[in-house]
Amino acid sequence: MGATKRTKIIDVLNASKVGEELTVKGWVRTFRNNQFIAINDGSTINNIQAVVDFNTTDENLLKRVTTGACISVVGEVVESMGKGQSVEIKVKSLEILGDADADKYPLQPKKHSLEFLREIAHLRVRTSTFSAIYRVRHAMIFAVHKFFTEKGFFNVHTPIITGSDAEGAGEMFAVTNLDLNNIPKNEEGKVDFKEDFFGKETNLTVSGQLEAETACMALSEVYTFGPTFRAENSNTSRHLAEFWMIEPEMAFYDIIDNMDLAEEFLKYLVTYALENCADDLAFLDKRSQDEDKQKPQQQRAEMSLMERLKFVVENEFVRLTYTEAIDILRNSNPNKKKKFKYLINEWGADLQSEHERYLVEKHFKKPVILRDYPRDIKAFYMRQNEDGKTVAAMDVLFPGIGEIIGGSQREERYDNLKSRIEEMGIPEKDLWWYLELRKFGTAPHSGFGLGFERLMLFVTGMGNIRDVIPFPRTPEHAEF
RNA sequence: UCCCCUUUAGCUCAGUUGGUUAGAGCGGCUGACUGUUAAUCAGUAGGUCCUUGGUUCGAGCCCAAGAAGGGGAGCCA
Repeated sequence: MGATKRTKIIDVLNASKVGEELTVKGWVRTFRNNQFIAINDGSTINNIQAVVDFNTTDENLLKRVTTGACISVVGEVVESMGKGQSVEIKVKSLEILGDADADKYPLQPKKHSLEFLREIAHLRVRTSTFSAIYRVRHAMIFAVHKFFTEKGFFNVHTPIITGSDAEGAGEMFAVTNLDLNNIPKNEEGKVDFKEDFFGKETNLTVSGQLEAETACMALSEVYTFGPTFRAENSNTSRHLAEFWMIEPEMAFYDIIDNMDLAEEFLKYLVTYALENCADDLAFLDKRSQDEDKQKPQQQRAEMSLMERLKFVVENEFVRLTYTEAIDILRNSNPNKKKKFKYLINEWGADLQSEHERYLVEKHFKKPVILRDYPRDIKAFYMRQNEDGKTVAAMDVLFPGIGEIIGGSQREERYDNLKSRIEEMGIPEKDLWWYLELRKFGTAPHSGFGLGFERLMLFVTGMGNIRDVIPFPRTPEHAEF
């Protein structure tokens, strides 16, 4: 058909000149009045309006211009006579690249429920909401690498299949190529993993941290950004069985340096989104506000999405210790009036999400970083503090999301680490290499984990983690 | 895994105290109109009322079990 190369819609809208002839390809969002085709190619949330002359165009061709169809148009850029757009394309020729049977295509030019769209995850990216989320997701992936690169960190690919059963971050998915209908057994009657592909029991990783620490002991500042798997039977809007996690690990950082980096990192990412995803965020902001209007007054957000994003960038995160938090919670109204499901009575209790939400959403009304948690409720690798009761752990708590980052200063002292491993009954044989890091040239170091989809929840204002990853994996759900 | 809620047309939802032929908007189809903005107007088709069993003269509605979806909790990122 036309002589010109395809022009992306974002470039037509931002950089084309009136009078220019060009080719646009994309998917029909809606076809109005038998002459106005709204085309979207995903390069921007905005559509280009292509205007056909129905008097001179084949009627049978026009009938195939249906919502969802893929088309190619050649035409001239002209100033629009209508109000909704400044330029449009006056069509000279129109070609259907792919029909979409209007009787069967499930998407209509109207609002669909997120639940319905989850059932058609292969098509939902064709909606404004999901294409915006995909674009913001890309921007955040890029910003993560940009941030760490600018700070001199090195990206490390840690293994996805792990032979260590000691990561201690939850239930794991087994990896095997044994014949599950005929499992080899050893003398004790248990599965004989010597027969398995790796000659030992293996799982999908639940964290790249331990391996990242090895790189940290040579490259000083590293980070991982990879898929992570948890076989927990979690059915919440904040959990996935397969998600992406960012785990920086820094030599010579103490817990305070660690918190400084976490705060700087989050602010960098949100700033990047504000500066680079303005159109998509404006749409998502409006979407959230429309959704909020359906809710009763009490459940509505106090701030809009844009206000929340700016708020995080502009305000210092509140920092306090676990012990200080317990004092605040113990004397809080909901605790005194027994409104908490789990009342805070004494030091040592694990904080429930209702407590974290109280601190973040009611008491401080700001992101909060808690540190120095009781050692008994935290992982074996966290550095033991001088008081003998706490470890140098830190959690960054965000409004609406809860824990977005969890991290710690790592225990770098061989004897302390070894005794902690023994106390907690963790199989030491799997951790020999981890312990050797402390034997040979150990160094103080710290790190944290950021759940990428939790960040996405915050940046997009979406309420369910299944809507910020293209193909969510949750219990009973691995379609697509 | 636990608690609560929901399930009626392709989508979003009404459906009275158990009563005869189950409705609306959007979408689809047919036509009209032709500078529209989720176009508009007219007409029209479209139903396993989630499933199974029960109560009843009679069940979309009541009861029981199950399934699916959502919200909250736990676990965590």
